[in-house]
Amino acid sequence: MTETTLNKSMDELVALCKRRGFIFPASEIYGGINGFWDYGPLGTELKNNLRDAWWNDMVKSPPAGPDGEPISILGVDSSIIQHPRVWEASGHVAGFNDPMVDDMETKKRFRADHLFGLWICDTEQEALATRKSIRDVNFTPPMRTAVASTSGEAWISFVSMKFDKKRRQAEWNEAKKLIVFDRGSSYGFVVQITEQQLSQYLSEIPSPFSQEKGDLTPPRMFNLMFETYIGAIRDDDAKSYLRPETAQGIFLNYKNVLDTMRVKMPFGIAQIGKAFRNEVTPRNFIFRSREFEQMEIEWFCHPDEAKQWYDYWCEVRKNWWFSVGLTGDNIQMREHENDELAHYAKQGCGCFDVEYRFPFTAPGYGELEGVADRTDYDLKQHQEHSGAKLEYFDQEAQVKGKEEGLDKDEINKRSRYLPHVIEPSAGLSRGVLAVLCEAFTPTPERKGSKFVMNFHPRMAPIKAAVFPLVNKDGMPEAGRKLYDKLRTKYAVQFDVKQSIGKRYARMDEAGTPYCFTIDSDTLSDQTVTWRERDTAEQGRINIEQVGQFLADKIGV
RNA sequence: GCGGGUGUAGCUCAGUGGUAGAGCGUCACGUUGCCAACGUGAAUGUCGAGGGUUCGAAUCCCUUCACCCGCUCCA
Repeated sequence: MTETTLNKSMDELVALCKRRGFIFPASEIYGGINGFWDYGPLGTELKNNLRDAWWNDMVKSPPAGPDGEPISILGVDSSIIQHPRVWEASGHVAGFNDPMVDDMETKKRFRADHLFGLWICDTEQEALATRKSIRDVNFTPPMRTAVASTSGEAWISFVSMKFDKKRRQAEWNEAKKLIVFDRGSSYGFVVQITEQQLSQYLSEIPSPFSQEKGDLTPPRMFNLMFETYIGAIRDDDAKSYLRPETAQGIFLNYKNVLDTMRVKMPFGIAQIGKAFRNEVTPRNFIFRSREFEQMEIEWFCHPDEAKQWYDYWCEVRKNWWFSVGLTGDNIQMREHENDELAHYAKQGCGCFDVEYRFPFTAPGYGELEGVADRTDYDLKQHQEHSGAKLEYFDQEAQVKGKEEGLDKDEINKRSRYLPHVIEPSAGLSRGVLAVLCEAFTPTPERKGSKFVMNFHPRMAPIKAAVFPLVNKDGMPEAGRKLYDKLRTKYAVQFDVKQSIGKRYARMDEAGTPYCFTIDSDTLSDQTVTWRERDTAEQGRINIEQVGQFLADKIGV
């Protein structure tokens, strides 16, 4: 498919979502608000279906563990606003505060810490000596010396962008070659330009893009966390944040759950809820919005078992997405390379993305879920920042160790530890989008509907519709009876108005898997027509069997 | 945050300075005999918003907001 047709189908999907009440722009009557979306009646049902499927399959009835034994996952629902120090401990206050620099001439933007420069010295000896005292590129040199020691050629700057790993590595390798270079009468080496230096020597530093001095803006903060103030007085002491992820709410309650729920390692804590990120550029419908919903499990286990559980969760989570209707080629698993790992995952066994081929990413893929090994990073951080003891004590392991005659250190190592955490973190909002994209099927061959939403029956917002063929001769009454019966168990619609074709077409766009039509035969022989959404096929069954028919077909 | 595009009825769009339009959809009534049927009628417009030019602005100018595309960003 060409790019234009893909974009077009995305536009058509967005239009259908609005037309059929799945998703609306937030605050639409005020002109909309960038990065926020509202779910309409069908969208809410769809999202709830996906959410409930996850909760059921992960918390109420999770799959067996790798050894075939049942596993234990408990749910929590934590507060959106937590103590501000939580986000210092988690690394979000630092990590979500990236100073950015713009080239005013070429309009390029890059992270301030990706700017490198050359440190100039008068003699080779001085260059070598200074370099020796610098342990890494993050060293902050005394700038006055550097500028004073040059003859008008203070900086040559270039950037290396994080998004292009290969290019960054290549540039850095190139930079290393220059580590001590001879430039006529001066010598120098490569150094990372710090934010302070950049601010201080802004007019001296040429832009890596325009190559001209004075084109760079001062570094500016782009804080991705939404700030708010607790209480009526808006000063720094009252500042807090809307959570940028639900995970921390789980770590904060890890000890409470452990102390109250009689669980043993390994076990999981799950949470579904909203998170907020002040994205620079919200884009692609609900794919990147500023308010979104996550479904997260933090799986706590002994450090030695982390790899085994990591593999387990990668497998379980991949399969789960298939079970809600996403199919083969559209799902892709991708292991992160080392230098794109998040700060908490560096020491662990990695991070694995479940990705979906959205129309706007095709032929590439976009992230649906990440399974990450967070090691003991979070618990350690909270232990340090809060002073609370978060170690786990395993009495069984202690007893067993004594029986086996192990030495004290070994027993301690096995029975007293800070657990490692495997985190399957899924986007509910992105899941909804993937389910919508997957279901969206243009049907030019059909006489009726232009589009069919062929949702997995488990996801369908409306499970069935009951239609009297015409609005007379006792058909509405018979239909009404069937409708009243079905609606006690399923989300069902009843419609008597307009032509039967139009009603079928509407249900196709809403993604309703089955319609049941009452006709004149119903009144004499008690049978109704069933009509299947994906094939438009029809058949007849006894009206008494409709409930069972539905149960069999949609598997609920 | 930058550049390009778009914004008129629920949807798709026409309308280049002079009465606000069409198709589809929606609703009502009639009709109906299985795939957006037909007839009659109706409702629905801050022309994205604000300001300016003009006797007069959907139309020209400025500002702004939202959406789409490309950059950029997304620990």
